[in-house]
Amino acid sequence: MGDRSRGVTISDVAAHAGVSPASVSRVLNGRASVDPEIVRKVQASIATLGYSPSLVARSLVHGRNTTVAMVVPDLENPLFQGILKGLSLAAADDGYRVLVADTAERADDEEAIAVEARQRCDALVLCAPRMPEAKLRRLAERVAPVVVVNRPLPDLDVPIVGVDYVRGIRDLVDHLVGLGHRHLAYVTGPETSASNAERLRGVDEALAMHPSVRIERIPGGSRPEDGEAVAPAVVDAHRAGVTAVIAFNDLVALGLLARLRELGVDVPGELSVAGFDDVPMARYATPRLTSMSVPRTEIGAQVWARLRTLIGGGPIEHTVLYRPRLEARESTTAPAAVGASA
Amino acid sequence: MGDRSRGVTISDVAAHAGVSPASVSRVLNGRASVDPEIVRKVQASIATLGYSPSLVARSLVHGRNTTVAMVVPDLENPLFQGILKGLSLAAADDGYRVLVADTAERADDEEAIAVEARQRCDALVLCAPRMPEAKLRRLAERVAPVVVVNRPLPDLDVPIVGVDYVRGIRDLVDHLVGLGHRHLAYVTGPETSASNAERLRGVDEALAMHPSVRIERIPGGSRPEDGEAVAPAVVDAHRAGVTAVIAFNDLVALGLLARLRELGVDVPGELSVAGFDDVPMARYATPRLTSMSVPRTEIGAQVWARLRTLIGGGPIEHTVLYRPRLEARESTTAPAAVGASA
DNA sequence: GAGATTCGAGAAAGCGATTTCTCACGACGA
DNA sequence: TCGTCGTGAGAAATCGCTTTCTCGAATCTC
Repeated sequence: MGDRSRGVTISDVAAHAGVSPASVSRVLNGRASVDPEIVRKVQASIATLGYSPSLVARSLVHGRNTTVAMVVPDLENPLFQGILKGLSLAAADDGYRVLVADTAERADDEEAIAVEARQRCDALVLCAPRMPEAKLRRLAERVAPVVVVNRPLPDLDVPIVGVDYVRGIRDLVDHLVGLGHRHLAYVTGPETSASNAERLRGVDEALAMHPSVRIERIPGGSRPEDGEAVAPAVVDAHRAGVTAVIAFNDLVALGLLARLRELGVDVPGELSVAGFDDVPMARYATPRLTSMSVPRTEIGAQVWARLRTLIGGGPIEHTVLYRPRLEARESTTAPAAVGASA
Repeated sequence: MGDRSRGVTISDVAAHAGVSPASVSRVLNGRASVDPEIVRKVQASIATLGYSPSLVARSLVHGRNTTVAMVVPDLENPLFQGILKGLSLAAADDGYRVLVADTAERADDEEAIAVEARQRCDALVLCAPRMPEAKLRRLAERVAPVVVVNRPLPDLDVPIVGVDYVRGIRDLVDHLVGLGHRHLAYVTGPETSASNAERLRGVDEALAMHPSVRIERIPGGSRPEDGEAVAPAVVDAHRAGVTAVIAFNDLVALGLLARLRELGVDVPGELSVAGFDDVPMARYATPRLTSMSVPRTEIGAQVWARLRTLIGGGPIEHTVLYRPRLEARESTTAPAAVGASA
């Protein structure tokens, strides 16, 4: 590591410059005042020998790495990509790098991977939407300092950054109800997904606020394929009076959109469709997809802010939830015949 | 790092077990045979004290990290995401982790970031599509062991894994010509992009093979916004006789598709559109986008294979180029009026 | 049964930096 | 002029582990 300079050590530099290793270190770190002449000689030697200090040796002394790890279930998910991007850029500003650990959706390995990743770093970011809460709690305590993403963990001493899915779904339902829809459907995400549970709570709250509204639940998933697969069920629901569909996320919505078109369903003419997350592609869909925008990179940056505080020995900062913002686009509109059922 | 066990060191374990640190190390690494009784005691002490060895200290001794870094211009690009995923999964199988360094498209910082990232790791993966070749060559030598992605660097002792864009474009043109198109357009990528240069070579070669075919060049970009922006120019080209458009990549194609629809252009009825890369969303576009499929995660795995060889002191393996595979979908079809111009 | 081997465990030497400790030296005050 | 203080540079300890070295004891051979 850092061995591109093929084993040139600080002692080599010291010898070459005719000073002690300690002086070289001083020159390197500017900790104490050192004779200008020595500075000059050391710098010359460093340049001549092509020396670059071993970060590992430094880490051993300092007890830290300036590296943090992020554990994600799937690197191909746009949400995590955005968070990773935001985190990695923000961390870089403080001289930290981010190590990624993709658990490939294998929930069983998540814990081991997290622990292992933590060993290599100063802190951890945990994205584990499927991990059972009890297990997550134990894990979070074990790998501290850690920031948890998108998992409410009441009364646990862990900073949490997340999305207010409950509120997001409510706002989305409000949008659709405002357009005149009274009979909706929600295509659910993975059963074990915590954020799906949140969304379902949002659905319940929305129902409580709109007594005249009905919301069917259609079992779905989290990927475009799931959206395609659920299309027939959505068509059935549409025949039964549903005029608007909310998909678990944009990926599902986009898959659904593609299949609905092939099934001859006009969106939004016959049926409104909305997604969640506002992935980059949402606005280029046909029709452009209405979605709830989530500040992915901002979340990553916020995660870093908390991580940095923690690493510096600071207090555990308060949970922060981002309220998704409605991006009303073409895929949702007023229903053809208002107030079909209720 | 690994300090979740709050400073429990190997000496603590040794003291607690009443043996020497060396023995603890032996038990931990199973290097030599050691008295079963000692093994038992050590393991008990480890469990009791909650000891976990410092990976940093180990790294210092061994001179390696079991970590590699991947430098990318933009983590939000689906191509790099796929490669990162493939790399990270393949590396994990060998106990390696991947550190990401997003250069945020700042070409000027790329070199410094690469060098810095390299210091932390045993090896580097370089994705630098915009870096001038001379600079890249110097950098590649400096940060070895390294694998370069998607950049042909003839006569340089560096393993390269990439995509045969030249061939890909030729195949794509063949597809369109096979459908009956004679007047095409290529929406170019960023001027400094190496893979754009490759694609342009593909265009030239295709022209050489199809004397009756014309291919316009329309300045574009690499993102969906660029695709949208270029739509009017594409429409103009269409009016001038172009019946099929190849976009630099799928992102551009998807942006273009969205805008064309709004401009009232029927794809593929009036105009065929094809992309490149076959990003996950391509098949869910409207119409489903014809594209050249690139094995993203496979590339990542292949990169790891080469990196591993290099780290192990093995030889520099041969360059490998993946030939993109045509994914013919709905967005390309025979032109309305065959053989308009030539 | 005595000397040659093996074997295994502890002592100690690194790995490559940082940082404390020590000490010589010039400057300063009395 | 003498003692003290501040400075700055080298010596040495340290970070936590691996690995070589060393040596006593057990095993083996003749």
